[in-house]
Parts: sequence; structure tokens; C-alpha cells
Amino acid sequence: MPFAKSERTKKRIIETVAPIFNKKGYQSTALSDITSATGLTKGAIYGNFGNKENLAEACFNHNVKFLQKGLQMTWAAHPSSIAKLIGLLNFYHQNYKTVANNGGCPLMNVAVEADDFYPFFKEKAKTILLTWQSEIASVIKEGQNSGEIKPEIDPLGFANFYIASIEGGILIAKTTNDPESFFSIIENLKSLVNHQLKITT
Amino acid sequence: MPFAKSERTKKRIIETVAPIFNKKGYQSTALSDITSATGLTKGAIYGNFGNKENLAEACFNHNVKFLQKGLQMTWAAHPSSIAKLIGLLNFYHQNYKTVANNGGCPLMNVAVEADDFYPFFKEKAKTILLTWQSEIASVIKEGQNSGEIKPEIDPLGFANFYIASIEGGILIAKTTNDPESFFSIIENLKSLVNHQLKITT
DNA sequence: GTAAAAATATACCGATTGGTATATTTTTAC
DNA sequence: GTAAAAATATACCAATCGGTATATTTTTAC
Repeated sequence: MPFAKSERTKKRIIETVAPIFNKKGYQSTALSDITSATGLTKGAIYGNFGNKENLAEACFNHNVKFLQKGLQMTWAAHPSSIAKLIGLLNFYHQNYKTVANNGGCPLMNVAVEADDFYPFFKEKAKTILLTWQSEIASVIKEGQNSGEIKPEIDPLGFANFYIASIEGGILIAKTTNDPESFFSIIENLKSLVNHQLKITT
Repeated sequence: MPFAKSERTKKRIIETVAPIFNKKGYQSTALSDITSATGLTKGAIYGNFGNKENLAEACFNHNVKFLQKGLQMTWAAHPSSIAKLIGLLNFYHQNYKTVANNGGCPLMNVAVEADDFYPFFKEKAKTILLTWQSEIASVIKEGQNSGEIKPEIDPLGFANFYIASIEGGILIAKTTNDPESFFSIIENLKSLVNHQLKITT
């Protein structure tokens, strides 16, 4: 198995460093943070990733992957559109502590940090956010086609509202150290899905 | 007028540098950014503020003040609770571009940056956020007492949802360069206030 | 086991960081 | 106008930054 060691080391570095990037920020995380956390030297880091930005990008992708998988699993587990929307809210509820301990929502962190002075990462954040938007909007459209969801709902508009509340909720809960405030927002969103979107025959 | 010059210079420095801190982040803004933006030297900056953190704090306070004044003016302009809640949403709508051009919501920026590795600023963000929460919750309570707002609404819960949607909306709109997505969220919130909170006799 | 190759460590580089001591200029008070 | 004081500029500091060239160690393939 050629290159096996290398791949394992890369993976170990990413898993060790990804939470640090997410907590401290990508610019504020120094090479010294990386070497001391991994126990490796700069030579090893640069041998594996070339430069700091490559490693930062790999770590960002790793941080996002957890939430992307959560969405995919939720989508796969529920056939109905309403169940998908509710299921994703449950996923966020169940995994709040994991996300919080990992430094919060990686999308929000990168978006805020890269917003005005880091075009490369800003573009990555934008792409992921637009993808998330359209995925949720698609589920709503499917629900409208299948007769589950009211036709007068604007899919993209509700998707935005849904995402905004989740992101804002994470921000509030993390800042105030109060997970309950996030859970309460999740419950509000569930109520909107069940009473504002859903067609109750 | 003793110290007049000094105070004017301090004010000028803050007004020049506050947007930079809000855009680049407080840790990532270097003294060199500050000296080149103001045209002053390090000696002048340190003579006026002692160190970088003092200046950063003054700039953060300045950045927050704009939004705090918006809330105060809105509160003062509208006697009824519902009008206050709608009025604040109008304020955010009208001032989105100003906020966006200034680097986004200063509370969100500081909260994200300071969250895991900057206790001093995290505490400041927490205090401001809790104040905001309780101010909105108080307006809702007043509305319940006066018979404007449904008594079964949880004031703090709705305040959280309201704030989360605004903050998340700014995040989405800034990241995707699409102010309309923010306005759409504001409209959603207005609709909630008018149809979910308000007692329609 | 041995030689080649891959991975890691060491030792360095110039640039920049926040900060300070001191010199110079500008403002103030009389 | 002049002296004191306040504000600003200059010139420096050690520490740290990201990055690299090279030496050493470890792994791989045979």
C-alpha cells in the first residue's frame, strides 16, 4: 500500500487541527498552534500540505462535512418533505453540543472572518451557503408538488428564513452559553413548518 | 478648552479605524493598518489609547452605538409594542447597506471572533446580546399587559427568535451579496409579529 | 538486509507583529 | 512671545509570523 502512511498522517493532522481553526479563526491560528497540537514540526506540516492555506482549506472542508452528512442522512431517512425539514431541525438539536464544542458553525465562522478581506474563503462560504439554500428550497418545492406544502409559500424565501434562524440561534446560544435558547428557536421553526407550511387537511 | 485637541484626535482615530476593525477582525487588524489609515504614527496611537486592545474596545463600542441608537430612536418614536417591533425591523431594513458597508453586525463579528479564544471581548458581546434580548422581551411583555400581544407568547423565546433571524439574515445577505435575502427575512418577521403576536380583534 | 524514497526534523530566512524609550514638534497657558 | 506641557514622530526592541533549504530519520520495495 503506497502512500498509506502519508494519508493517515494527513488525516490525523486535519482531525487535530480542524477544531482549532474553527475556534481561533483561520488567520489567527498560527503554525505554532498547529505544530504544538499535532506534536509535529513545521517540516512535516509543509511536507504534507505545502502551505497554511491548503491546510486551512482541508480543515474547513472537514468541518463542513459533518453538517453536510447530517443533511444527507436526514434527507435519506425521511421520504416526505415536511419530515425532512423537521428531521433536519432535530439533527441540529441533537448535535448542538458537538457543534458548539467544535467552535460553532464552520460556515458562519468562515463567512464572518472572510467576509471583507479574504476573497478565497468568502467565495467558498458563499458557494456552500447557496447550495444549502437551494437544497432546502428544493425540498419545499417537492412538498408543494406532492401536495404536502402550501403552494403560496416562497421556497427560497422560507429556506432563507429557516437557515437564518438556525445560524442566528447558534450565534446566540454560543455567545450567551445557553443551549436552551437554541433549542427554543428550533422549536419555533418546527412550529412554523408544521403550521405555516404544512397543509393540514 | 483643555484637552480639546486630544479628544478630537481620539474621535477621529476611532471613526477612521472602527470600520477596519469590524471588517478585518480585531486580532487581524494590525497597528500598520491603523497608522496607514489614520496617517498617524504608532507613537500618536499609543499616546492616545495606551495599547491596541483599548483602541479596539473603543471602536467596538462605537460600532455598536449606531445600532443601539437605532433601537432607542425606534422605541421613542412608537408608543405601541407592535409598532416598536415593526419599527425596529424597518430600521434594519433601511440601514442594511450602511451596516453591510461597515463590515456587518459588530455584535456578530465580535461574538464569532472572540467566542472561543478571547474572553474579554466574548464577555462584552454576551452582555450586549443579553441586554438586547431583555429589551425586546420587555416590549413584548408590555404589549401583553396592554392587551396588544397574545398572552400565550413567551417573550424571551420570541425575542430570541427575532434576534436570531435578524443576525442570520445579515450573515446570509452579506455572504451571498444579496440584500434581498435579508429584506425577505425582515418581511417574514413582520408577518410573524402581525399575525402570530398581535391580537386581531 | 539493503538501497531508494518518502516523511520528518533542524536550522535558518526576511518580514511583520505589538510595544516602548526618546526626540521633536505642536499646542496651551500666561 | 515664552516656557511648560501635551501630542506626535522617530528609532528602536524582542518575539513571532509564514515559509524554505537541508539534514536526518523512517518507511517502502526488492
